[in-house]
Amino acid sequence: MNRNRIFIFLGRIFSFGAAAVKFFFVASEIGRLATTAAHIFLHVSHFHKIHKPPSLVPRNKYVCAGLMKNEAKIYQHCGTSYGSVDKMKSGKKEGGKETKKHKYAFQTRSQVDILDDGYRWRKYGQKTVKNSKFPRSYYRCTHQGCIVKKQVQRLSKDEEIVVTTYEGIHSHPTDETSAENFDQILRHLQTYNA
DNA sequence: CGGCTTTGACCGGCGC
DNA sequence: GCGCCGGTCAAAGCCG
Repeated sequence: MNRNRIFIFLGRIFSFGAAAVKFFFVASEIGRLATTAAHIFLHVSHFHKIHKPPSLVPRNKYVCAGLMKNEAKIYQHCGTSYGSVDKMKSGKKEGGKETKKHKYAFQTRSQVDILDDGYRWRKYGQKTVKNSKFPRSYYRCTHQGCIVKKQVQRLSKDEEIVVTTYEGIHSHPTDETSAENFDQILRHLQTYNA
């Protein structure tokens, strides 16, 4: 098993973009994860503020430090803990016709709500959600013609955990410098051997 | 001034 | 039909 390969594969998740497709391709190449699921959950722990001169670090830039082994996990969606996402899809099934929705959720343990994933996002809404202590934020990719959206919400159950839900596939590459920086984060990750 | 956030209004789906 | 709820719109404001 090529270690670097796994990190690239993890990077793809965050880079998204054409990325979602590449991710599935690489994942199946590795052959250790089921790749057919429309929903993937990623659990990453312990993000700490980067220690570099502020001038070198864009706002909201964080690195992952001190990860315990196997703390980063990739799940095939099972629909148990995230009913809302699952519900949206099942609600669409009419006459067995399944529209494939590119929707993915990431669970991160973080002090900040927004992780830099290499794309630029504009917030277009915020809602209080029933039975949730924290509001849900809605973002759209700012790239012209790109319709990718994401939702960010902190769990009231565990206040340190942020759930980020992506919808759609980017029609453009990432902001390279930003993506590169984010790759540094991923270099600290370990994959979960399912 | 442009790009972004904030925030109340609006709208559609769904259950009763 | 009505009300609730989640998602989106858009005007106003903020900030570099």
